[in-house]
Amino acid sequence: MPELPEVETIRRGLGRQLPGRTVLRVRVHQPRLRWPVPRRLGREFPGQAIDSVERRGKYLLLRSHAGTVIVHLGMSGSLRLADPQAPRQLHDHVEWLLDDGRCLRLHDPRRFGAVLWTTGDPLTHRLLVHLGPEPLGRSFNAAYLYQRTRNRSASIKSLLMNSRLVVGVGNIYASEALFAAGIHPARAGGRVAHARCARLVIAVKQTLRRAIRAGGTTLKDFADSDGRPGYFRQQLQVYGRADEPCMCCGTPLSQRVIAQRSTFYCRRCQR
DNA sequence: CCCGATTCCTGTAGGC
DNA sequence: TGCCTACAGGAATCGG
Repeated sequence: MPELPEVETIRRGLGRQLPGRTVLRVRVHQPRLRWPVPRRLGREFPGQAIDSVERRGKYLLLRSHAGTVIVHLGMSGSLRLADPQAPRQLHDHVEWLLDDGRCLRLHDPRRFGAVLWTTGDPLTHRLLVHLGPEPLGRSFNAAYLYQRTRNRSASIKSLLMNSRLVVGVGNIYASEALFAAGIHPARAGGRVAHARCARLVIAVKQTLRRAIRAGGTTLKDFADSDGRPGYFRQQLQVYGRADEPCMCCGTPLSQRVIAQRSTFYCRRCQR
């Protein structure tokens, strides 16, 4: 489900609500997520005040003095602040009871998400240590993208979605950014010239910034930490629009599987 | 190292 | 209505 704009939307919501709150108790109803929820979380996190809510790629970090909770939402995960009295829904797997009488709940039907606990520097955790630059940061620039794509035969789309190259760009925003840059998603990374890398970097940043401003994309069930949907769906140019006219030239948009995922593009505007 | 395919899991939409 | 298949916002892992 969530790509960087959706995770960032949740981070902003939680960042307004959680810092300063103390976790009274962690309840794990289903520990079998992408990886088992560590038992230490329930022993070591309660009693801690949450210092900050940060994001690295699509990972959320709830930092406390004793350690950091690392949350990944996978394909179908969401985090909601709720009244603990409200009945738990099917697939509400983990809940954190807070000292203000509310609770944070992780809902994740497909269980591709993860909840981990680390007492060290979370950025050196094995899942985070090899992550590429943040797409909205300065180090994600034309020179970097050009250098990293040289001699690569994989499609530019798969490289954009490779978190070792750049984090946070998933299946929706890869299609959107490639359309905005006029680059065919199946083009080999090594065949994207420098000027096009520059355009692509700008397109990625602009697409993600606009999506964040709209509160993310709700295709089916994405909601922020207060349960509100995102509105970027109305601004999608190609994703989910197979056979509909290109916003730019009117040609019916194409859909095909690239990098094992449904990909949407305009065969006339993207080369 | 790089690449593409497979895998984890549940819900839902569409065809018959 | 029911049954079956395909597909869905991610990404680690494996075999070549």
